[in-house]
Amino acid sequence: MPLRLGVKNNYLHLLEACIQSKSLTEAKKIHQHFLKNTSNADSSVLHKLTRLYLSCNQVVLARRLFDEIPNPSVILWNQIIRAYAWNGPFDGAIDLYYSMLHLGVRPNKYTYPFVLKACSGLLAIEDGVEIHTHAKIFGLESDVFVCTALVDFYAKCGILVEAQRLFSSMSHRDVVAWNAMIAGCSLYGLCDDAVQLIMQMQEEGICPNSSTIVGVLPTVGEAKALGHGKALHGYCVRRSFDNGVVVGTGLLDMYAKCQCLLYARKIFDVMGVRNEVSWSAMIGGYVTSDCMKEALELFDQMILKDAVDPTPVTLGSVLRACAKLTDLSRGRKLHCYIVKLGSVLDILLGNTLLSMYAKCGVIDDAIRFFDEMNPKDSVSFSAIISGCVQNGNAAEALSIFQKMQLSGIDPDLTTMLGVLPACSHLAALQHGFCSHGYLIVRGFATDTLICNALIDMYSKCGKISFAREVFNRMDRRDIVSWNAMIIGYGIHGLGMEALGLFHDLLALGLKPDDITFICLLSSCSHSGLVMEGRLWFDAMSQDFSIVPRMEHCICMVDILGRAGFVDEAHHFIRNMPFEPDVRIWSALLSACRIHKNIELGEEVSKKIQSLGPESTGNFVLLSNIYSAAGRWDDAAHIRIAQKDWGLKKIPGCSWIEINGIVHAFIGGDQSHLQLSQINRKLEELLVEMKRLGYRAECSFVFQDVEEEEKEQILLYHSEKLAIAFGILNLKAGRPILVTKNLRVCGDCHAAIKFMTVITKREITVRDANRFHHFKNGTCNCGDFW
DNA sequence: ATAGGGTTAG
Repeated sequence: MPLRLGVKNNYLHLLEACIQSKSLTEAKKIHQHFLKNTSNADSSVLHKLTRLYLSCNQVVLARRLFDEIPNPSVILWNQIIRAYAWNGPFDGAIDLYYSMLHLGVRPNKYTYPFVLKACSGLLAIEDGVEIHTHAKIFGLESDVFVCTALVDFYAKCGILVEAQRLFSSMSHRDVVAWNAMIAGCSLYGLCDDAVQLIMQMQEEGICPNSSTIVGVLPTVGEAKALGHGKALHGYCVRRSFDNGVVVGTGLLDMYAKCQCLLYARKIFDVMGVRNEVSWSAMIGGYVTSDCMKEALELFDQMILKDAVDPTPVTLGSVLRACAKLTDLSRGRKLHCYIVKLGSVLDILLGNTLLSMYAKCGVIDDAIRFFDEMNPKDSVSFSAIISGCVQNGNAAEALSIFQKMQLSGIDPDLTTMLGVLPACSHLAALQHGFCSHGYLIVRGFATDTLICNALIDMYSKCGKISFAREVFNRMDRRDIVSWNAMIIGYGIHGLGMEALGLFHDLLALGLKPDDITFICLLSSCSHSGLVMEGRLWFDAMSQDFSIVPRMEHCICMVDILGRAGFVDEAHHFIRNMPFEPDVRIWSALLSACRIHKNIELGEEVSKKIQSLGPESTGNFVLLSNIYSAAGRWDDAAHIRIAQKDWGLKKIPGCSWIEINGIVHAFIGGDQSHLQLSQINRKLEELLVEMKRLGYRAECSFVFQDVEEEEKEQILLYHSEKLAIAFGILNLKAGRPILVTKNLRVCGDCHAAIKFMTVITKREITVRDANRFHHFKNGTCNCGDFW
């Protein structure tokens, strides 16, 4: 080094040169020399050295030096605050600002933009508002820089009224001020206001720049305001903004969000420069629009061409594609790839992975991954809770929900959209009530999606009138609300109410969708409304241009079959424009059982076996048909055939919620704490029932045992256990609600009627299909189920 | 400029 080190001015010159060239190694060298050769730290050298570290983005080193400087200048304070405001941590900037005040250093107009940027980064509204009052006191509020920073702060924090007030108060508004206001509107979804502001600024002679456009494009996309989007695109072309990668990506994303994937792709293809954001936006656009093939192809291209490295955003989009395709093996490969890349497994990507596992049906892997996630947030909990419900484990979902409450993470709206279906599944009314209360407290109870889930919850928990109350009080219903309410009436056997609601829907000029008709037809079938079913099935395609799907046909076969038009149902199946599947044959088989049509039952059963009988339900149906006809050998053969198929019988399980605790019973289960009381109660009931004329339906028992033993087996069916438990634990006269995973057994159906007479209680059983409301010795299903 | 969890259907 040619300079005579140790001389202060030489250091200063050298440092200034380094600041220009941003050379960190030089900086460190000089710093070392300086430490060695000077005993007393000179403030101006320390100032320059700090600035040098800042210019090299060495915030930690700069801070260490800064803290040694006895009286740093305002400029240096501003620079170090600026460094924290740009690179974080944001609270570092705010802390520095406060210590500056504390030391009696007066902030200037350059201080405020930096510290306010930190406040908006943290959404630290209270700090920002206080800092605003300081700026006022120092007479800086009317400064263009400061005021623009304040507008930006309030806009980013969503306090648009205050942003607007300050913005209006400004005498000179440059393009930056306008952009702050516009970006604020954009951030909070006020697309029209943002576009309006762009017009207004031009009227005032301020020309929108590329930041203006970039700031407004996200909200245009979100609002799917394609017209605005095209106008903005035109403006970009005229001003040649569209060559830039940021504007190009913004436009691409806007078109993708407006479902104009061809336009988006066109822009992507002609972009001169593409970065990882452009690729991610394009891939994400495909995934959101259900174009998985294109998304995966583009991702492969990105990897093969080695164009840019995949980011967590890219990987997240591809994982979502795997989830939608339930392509588990690709999902697992990606997981490995992410680990191998050493890519940041941030919480967003972790949640996407978790959800991918849940949606691909490997809930155990999802739970394992969830357990190991650290930290977890409300999204992680929501994902695993709804994952459990989707995979048929509502009890686990509620137990994780309890853990969530203990963990101190507040459930949000989406969490509750997973919790409510869990309550529905379990018919856990107490949990449902609590959830509803929580939703009211949090102000979520008016949300349409939440109300839809509440309607479903109340109707599946047996409280159809509460469901209707929620429906009535909604201020914005969508088609899902109507569908949920219609099927709610349906499963309660209230077919006329379902039809009435459907007519209300039409009278309001709303358009039913394909699911509305499934709900409606299913309601008709539960209530034996054959004529109405036929009418609306035909009207569906003729008047509403909805092509019947298999699901609609299943409902139709159900309607015809239950009502005794078994041959017509068979004819209906043969005339369908597509190949019948197992589910529709099962519906017919069920009709054969009700109407004891053995011949057709056998034929249908053969069809089912040739297709591969997905579930044991069909074997049970056929063997029921045989046993009802006294053909025990044939019934036995069916059970053997079932074993040959390797199908195990799903155990019947019933449960009842008492004081918020769900008690589950499996047929013949002898493990419950109150077992002896339950048994005594059942024996007691049996005596009374027999006195009233009950005879055990022994044809439902397939074991080769004595009649008396059959009676005992039937007595310990899960639904009877749960009811006895309810009688023991609920006050006299209180109604009982029991839920069963399969269809209620015929013997139990008969027995429960007697029980309502003996106990003078209403007993409701929700089975896999519908509600059975037992009262005074009858069931509202009319014995057809 | 890109990103995670979600309601209805036998």
